[in-house]
Amino acid sequence: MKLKRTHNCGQLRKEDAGKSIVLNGWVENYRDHGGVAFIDLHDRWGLTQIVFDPQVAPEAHAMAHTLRSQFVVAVEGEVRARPEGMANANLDTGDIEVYVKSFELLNKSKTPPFDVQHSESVNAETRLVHRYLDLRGKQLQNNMIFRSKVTGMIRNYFLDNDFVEVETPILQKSTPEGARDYLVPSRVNPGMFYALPQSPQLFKQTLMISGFDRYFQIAKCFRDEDLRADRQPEFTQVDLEMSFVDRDDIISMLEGLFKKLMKDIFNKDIALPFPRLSYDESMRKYGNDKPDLRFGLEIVDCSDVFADSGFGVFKNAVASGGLVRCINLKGAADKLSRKDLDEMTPYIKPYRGKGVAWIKMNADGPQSPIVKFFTEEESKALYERMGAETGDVLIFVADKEKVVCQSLAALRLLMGEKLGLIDKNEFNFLWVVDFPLFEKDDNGRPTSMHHPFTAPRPEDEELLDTDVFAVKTNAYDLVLNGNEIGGGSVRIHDNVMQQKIFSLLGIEEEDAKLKFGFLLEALQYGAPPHAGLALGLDRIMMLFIGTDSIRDVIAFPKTQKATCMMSDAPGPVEESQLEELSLEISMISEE
RNA sequence: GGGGGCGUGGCGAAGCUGGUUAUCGCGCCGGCCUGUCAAGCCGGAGAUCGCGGGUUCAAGCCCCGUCGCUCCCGCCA
Repeated sequence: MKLKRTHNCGQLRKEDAGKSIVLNGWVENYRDHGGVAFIDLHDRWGLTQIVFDPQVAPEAHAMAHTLRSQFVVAVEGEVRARPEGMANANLDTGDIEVYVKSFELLNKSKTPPFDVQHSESVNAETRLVHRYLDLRGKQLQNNMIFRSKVTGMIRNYFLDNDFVEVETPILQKSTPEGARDYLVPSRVNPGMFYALPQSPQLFKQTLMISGFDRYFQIAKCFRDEDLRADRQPEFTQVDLEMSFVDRDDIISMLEGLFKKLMKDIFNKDIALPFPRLSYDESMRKYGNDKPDLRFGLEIVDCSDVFADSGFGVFKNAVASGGLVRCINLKGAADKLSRKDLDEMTPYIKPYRGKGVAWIKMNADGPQSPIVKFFTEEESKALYERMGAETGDVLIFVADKEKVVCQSLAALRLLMGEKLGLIDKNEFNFLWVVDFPLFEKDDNGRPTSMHHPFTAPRPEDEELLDTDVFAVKTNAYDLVLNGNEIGGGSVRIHDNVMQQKIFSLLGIEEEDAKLKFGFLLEALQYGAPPHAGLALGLDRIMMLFIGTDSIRDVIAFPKTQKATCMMSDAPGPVEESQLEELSLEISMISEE
């Protein structure tokens, strides 16, 4: 490199006119007008127009035509204000251009497989194979730079609040509870496996026992489960834990964080405290535990109204222990076509919903396939319950509770979107609290709703012996615009209680010792009361950036089959490596 | 484990009920042009239609299988 960079491509302004400068970057575009020629030179900071003028630098101009897209160059030249009327308002550097004196070709490039700056419509395979090119584009580059900045803000917030950042092991012990582990064999321990952490949970709790009092970590976590648009097998969580605190201390610490982030990133002042909603209320009114409260459309139970209905579907649903619930789409009558209404039924298919009934409250009376089955009292009670008025549309799902909740939750979101009720610029935070300690597994046995280290609410401890499913916890989820972005709880800090919970979960004492022995042991050495939380950093980035794909916020994401198309991981290993690990591969063929 | 979508030159697409040399735009290569900014004009090269089998006189189009990408359900303590 003969030419030494003096400025970057996003930096030069009108005031720099007259300066002699050197820029480095990639050739974005080449426009040859026979006489004068232009290239757009691009780097991380921006884009600057370079002018090749035969009058100014005949030699450089003669060579300009050799430049191609994505060639790497150093350009030496003079900054000049653009001629009258030639400014480009779309560019930060649009008031100036650089007249080349000379340039140095630092590297050539093959013709890129796609336009680096316009890759959004290119198929995912091609983009992922050439991820380094996709990452050269402005969009992904800005995303990663944004992520870096936000991560820095988060780190600083916790450091400022006297937290200690501690790294916990990546090689951990496998615990079959919860998600599936990624297993790691090793040469020095033949036949044994480490597991990659699903979360630093146990280690952060022992750090509390060690007396660190306030811990945080920006931790990579791993789960060998199926992927989704917002789920990757390796992901990052902001993990934290505090001692001598209760639920509200964690909550206000996090509220402080998000208030600051909203201010520093978006210059938005958000009101504290965030609203809180109990798990039960959330399920009842919104059908899930992560409601989007940017809009209303609450779900209302009408089971009692239809207990004896002339409409068999409703009556039977109630009779067989299910529910009939309804949403009043206020004033939607003239916004929803018959087609819109009919499309609701297939929309709830994934949740095993069988159908969506509807009533359009027209001025000349209700229009609906089902009202004819209702008695007059039934209709009256319904309209009163739902506050139904002319212009409204009522939609119903009748089924088992889970189906009703999931279906109406999905429809609520769909309608919120369709009816334009969602303000895309709003950040709506919410705490969901008072989660049950257990939920029923397929066999009706208790399984942890959160994780087995979550403490029951002190006032509910007695229920552990009488009605375990009624026990609530001081667990809390942070919800942003209908996405769970974090969750945590007050932990068990008492060895006896921890053992009791294990036993309720059907984990034998010996088994518990084997899997969590060190925690049970540690709890006996002066464990302070403690509580914590983990934030899903990738999801937060998605919401802040406003993308619906987690791949847009992770530099090197995996495909849905959990492979890396760029590096081709995972892959086979040498026979000798297996030997060293004392391993032999024998594939179990599936039936 | 289940369901849906997609796979046609480097990229994005078209290809009607199967029928001669597979169409268009961008990009690429060459030429022209002193002000463009995802420039313009002229010319050119480039795909056997993801892969394998089958049906048919004939398949990009139909059938079976398979691979890959993607969305959702299950799963994700």
